[in-house]
Order: sequence, then C-alpha cells, then structure tokens
Amino acid sequence: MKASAREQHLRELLTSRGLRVTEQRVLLLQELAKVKAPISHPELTDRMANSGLDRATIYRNLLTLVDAGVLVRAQLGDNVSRFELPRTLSSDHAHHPHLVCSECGNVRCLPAGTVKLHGEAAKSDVAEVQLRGRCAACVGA
Amino acid sequence: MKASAREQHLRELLTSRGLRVTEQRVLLLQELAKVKAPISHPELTDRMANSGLDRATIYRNLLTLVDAGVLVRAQLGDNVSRFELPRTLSSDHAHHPHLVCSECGNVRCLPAGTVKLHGEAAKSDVAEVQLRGRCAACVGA
DNA sequence: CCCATAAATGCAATCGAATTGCAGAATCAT
DNA sequence: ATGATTCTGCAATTCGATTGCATTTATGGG
Repeated sequence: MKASAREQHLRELLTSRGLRVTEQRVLLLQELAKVKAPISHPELTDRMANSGLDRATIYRNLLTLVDAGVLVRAQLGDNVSRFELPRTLSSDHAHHPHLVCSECGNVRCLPAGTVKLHGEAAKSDVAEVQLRGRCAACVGA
Repeated sequence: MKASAREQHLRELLTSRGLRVTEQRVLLLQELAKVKAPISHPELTDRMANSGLDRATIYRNLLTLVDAGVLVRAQLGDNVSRFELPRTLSSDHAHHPHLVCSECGNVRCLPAGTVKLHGEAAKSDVAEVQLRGRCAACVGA
C-alpha cells in the first residue's frame, strides 16, 4: 500500500536519525503530530488505547525519540514528564514558555515573545520558562 | 525547658503564619535549616530516620509549610519535588519569579520586574513564574 | 488549671508514574 | 533469504506521592 506524504515524512524523520522504522513509531509520531500541547506518557497511552500499542513500547520510544532529538521533553513542574513534537524541526527548537492551568489542567504553549527576561533573569542561561495559574480560557469563563 | 534562640525563632515563624507549634514541625524546620540545597521528601525522611517522625507527617508538613509560605518548592526537572527553607524569609516569597538552577540546585529569587508578561501570558491569571536553567553564578563560573 | 474542639500525628494501605526483565517478533544490511 | 541487532508485548516491580482512620496534642475559652 502507498503511504501518505505525511507518513512518508515521518519515516524519513526516523531514518535520518538512524532509527528503525516500525509501525509503532509511525503511529506514535502521528498521534503526537495531532496534539498541540506537550503530553505525558500516561495521557498518550490513554489516547492510543485502541491502537494496540503497549505502554512500555510507548514509553521506551518516547525516551528513544527524545534521545535522538526528534521529540522535546518538557518539565512543567508537576512531577510528570511531557513530550512534544516540535512543529519546527530545525536544529534549534526554540523553547517557548508553557502555561500550566491550575484549573483545567491543560498545558498551553505560548509564543516566545510573551515572556521577556530582564536583569538577572536575562543574565542567566534560562532553558525553560513555565507559568502556573489559570489560562486565558478559564479566566474568561 | 528553655528553647534556644534559634528554636524560638522557628516557633514564632510558625505562629506568625497561624500554624500550631508542634515538636515535629520544629524538628523538621531545624533539619531544613541545616541543609543548603533543596531536599526531597524521601531524602528528608532518610535524614530524619532517627528522629522518629513518620514520613506522612513530614510529607504533610512540607505541604502545609509551602502553603503557608514558609518553604519553597523547587522543581529541578527530575520529577521529584524538593523543598527549601529560604534564607531570606520575605513575606511573599511565592509572588516573585524563581530561577531553579539545574547545575547547582539552588533556588534564586528574582525581583518581580525581571520577568514581564505580554499577550496571552498577561491575559492569564499567572500565579507563579518559574525559570529553569543555569543561574548567573554558574554561567559566570 | 481544666475542658472542648479543631488540628496534627502515626500507621498502614493505596495510587500512579516510571522503569525493567525477558522471550518472541520485526527490521535492515548483506 | 538470512542473521545480527533492535524492538515489542507482557508482566512485574520500584518508588515517590497521597490518603483513611483512630489516637494524640495544641490552643483558646471558662
């Protein structure tokens, strides 16, 4: 059968990093491409419950893909690792701020410009910016 | 018996936040005063193994004390919560940005103006701002 | 100083995310 | 096609986080 252009792209993404192309990895990446915010391993396991993938397989592939630079791992401070397929696959995936909503629990990705660092914050080598509070949607409601 | 000046200080710290003064809380704070870096609940439980304190007691008090603003919680990115008794006990420790250094493990308190929120970040009800990366001291070293 | 009462503690149990061992299945270079 | 290497599924386990409950304690009022 013929793979879609999108699937073909994912396959090349894997081979370009020296990883084997397995049905499971393609499915995993396809699912990650659908999600807009960083997602945890348990959340992903739930979402893919009907795919037949084992959670250990998902777990190990998340680690492998982070290791290979295909995914980024976000430490949002709730003691749960979340993973994300950056839309810009450039070598320097600019880290953008994350807002963890204490009300709805969603994680929102904010544009890089929404948080500006000055003074000591600017002097430091800041790798990740995370905000906690209520997201705009919950504030409006 | 007569309490030391140091212990008296800790007692006042508790009462000033409307918390009851218990032997366990004083012991916990004394131990936290000894450690220089943020410490996790399991690590703290080990350290205080001979104190007779139950780990649930330690755990709940850590949460209570963070809630009361006596302690700060540091998320160092390993999915383990760490706690610290800040040397400067400013009243609103939770209301300014924190920089958690992934190298030295220290939590630096930054002036409120060092992080400015724009756009969606400003529209959200942000309660906490946390940065992860290398602090200015470690960058300079 | 004693009492009432809400809060704190100890103990045991549970939850859930993370992680691993292992045997069988699949991938890929040759 | 075939073998060496890697990956997958399944099951089990580790470990930090969290909670229920009966008992004890801190603190304010009398």
